[in-house]
Amino acid sequence: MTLDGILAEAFAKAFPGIETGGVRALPATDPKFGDYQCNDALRLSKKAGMKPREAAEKVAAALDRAAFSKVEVAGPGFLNLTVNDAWLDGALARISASPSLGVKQTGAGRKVVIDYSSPNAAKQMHIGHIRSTVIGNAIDRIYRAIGYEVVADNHLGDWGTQFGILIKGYRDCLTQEERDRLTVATLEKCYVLSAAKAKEEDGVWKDACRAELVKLQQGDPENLALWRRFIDISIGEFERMYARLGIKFDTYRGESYYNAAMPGVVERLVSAGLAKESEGALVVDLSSENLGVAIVRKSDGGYNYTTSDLACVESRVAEYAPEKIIYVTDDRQKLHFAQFFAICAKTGVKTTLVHVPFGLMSYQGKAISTREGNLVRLDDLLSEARRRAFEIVKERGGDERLAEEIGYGAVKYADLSHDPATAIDFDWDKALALEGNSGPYLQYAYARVCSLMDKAGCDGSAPAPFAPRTVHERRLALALLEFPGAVARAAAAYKPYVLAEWLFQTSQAYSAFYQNTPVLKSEGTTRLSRLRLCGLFGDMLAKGLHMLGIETPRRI
RNA sequence: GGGUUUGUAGCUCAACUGGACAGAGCGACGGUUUCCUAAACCGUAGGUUCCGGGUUCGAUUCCCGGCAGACCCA
Repeated sequence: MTLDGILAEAFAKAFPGIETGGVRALPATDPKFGDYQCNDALRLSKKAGMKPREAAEKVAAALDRAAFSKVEVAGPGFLNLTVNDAWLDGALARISASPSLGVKQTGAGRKVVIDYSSPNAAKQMHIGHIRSTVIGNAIDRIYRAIGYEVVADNHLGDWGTQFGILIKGYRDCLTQEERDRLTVATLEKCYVLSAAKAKEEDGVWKDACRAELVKLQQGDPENLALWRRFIDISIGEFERMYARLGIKFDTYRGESYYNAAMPGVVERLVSAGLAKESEGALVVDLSSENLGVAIVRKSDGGYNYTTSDLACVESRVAEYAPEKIIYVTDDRQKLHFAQFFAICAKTGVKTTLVHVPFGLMSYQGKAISTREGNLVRLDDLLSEARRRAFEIVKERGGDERLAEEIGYGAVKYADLSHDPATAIDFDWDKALALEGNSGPYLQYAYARVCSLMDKAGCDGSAPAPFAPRTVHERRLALALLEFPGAVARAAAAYKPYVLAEWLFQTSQAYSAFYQNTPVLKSEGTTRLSRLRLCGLFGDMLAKGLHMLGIETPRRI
């Protein structure tokens, strides 16, 4: 039985008839307290009408001691638990025998759509795109790991006024050669030139841009073909980035995919009495929910994000019937999503909608933009990451491929290793850290395990019983048992950093163990059981890193 | 002006949603390679958890009022 189960029984016996609301054994905050602690007697003492300490004593008395070598009540009413060898050995054997290494397959037979990365077409990806891309992909991988069927959709910004500017610019700002060998970089330049001319006093250029846009919207074949070409070139370039990052989307459905459905969406909002005219626009009044009003059709008859997101959600529900749709975007869009979700609640959309916001990335203290001239291209960041990693890797005979695995791992880990709620200012040295709490630290720990296994001539699954007996072995063993919980918490909260933190702490426990405990030089069953512990750690580390999208080279 | 959000070591961040003496990494200082990969390990220094109240056995966490930054909406 699990420790939580044993505790639940003891609480039921000690406080019959009292709703406990789930009692848990948490890892002890300090090893001197034991292996686990339970704080729930404190929480429930009031309900039971007794002093906290007394309540804890009562639970301790009711506790089945078979799993423990020591149980004590401490402080105001903490229950400190030390598990015995038999329990620990058995728990390790069970988790190791599970194909998922104990990770609960709570998503089996269920489906989610995850919407992430979503760059604007005709622009190069820059460091500001890292967060949605990397965090979204980690959530994607974690959900797959807990058994969900995931549809990863890239909701490209592929429609809007910028295409009028682009088409005009393409025709009149580019050389024939540039038009023939069109790249995203060229498109970006073309946009900047054309947009600048659109600001001229006489307004001639601006009107021409608008005319091109109208033609595009009305389905003019030439403009439509140009637009299609811009999109294809953009996706080609994005996929080059995603390939570098090991990311694969199931679909690339941009805003344009939902164009045809938007009038219907608005009609239904009107006939349901949700949308009303206001100053020429159609709006949904959400002021009773303190969310202001959401425009669903502008006064010029155009649609906006809210409309296209509503069309998008309808389409996804109809096609996939997902349990949830998860949107990973920066937190400037919080209000937009709150409004959009509120409208979905009113129209009875049959899925759970989740917004996973993160703080915007700035660079040198300023918002990232072409105008500020502080735009660091993602391509350049990755190349710099590879270059820095190669400087170190080459001393040990590593190649470019290894430098990529390490450099890109460092970039990803830098963003995945902490709660993304706060805005961050991009810093080369922080993004590319190779030591301490970093991607390479974890990869290094993995390479050392692999090396150990190779030298031992076994893969760690040799049928030797687990028997962690030294302090360092025990600490590592206890940390390993927390793997499934870390994955579950990361998934439930949409926070990959919870998993990243487990990986780091567990790797620290491994490093300390490795430094102080001979493995290959130990003998007999001790050697075998230590190898098995190392093997389990290696398997979990690889699985966890995979969930974060970080490569696991066997040699560094 | 309204709203959201953040404030913890010099810097970057944790603290499992109210629990024990607030922990890691970087940086600083000192130590550990005849020994399984030193991208590692061990140790030292560093804190009024922005400020002031409140709630209770107990607050970095919850509530109220300020201050500061970031963003969103008029």
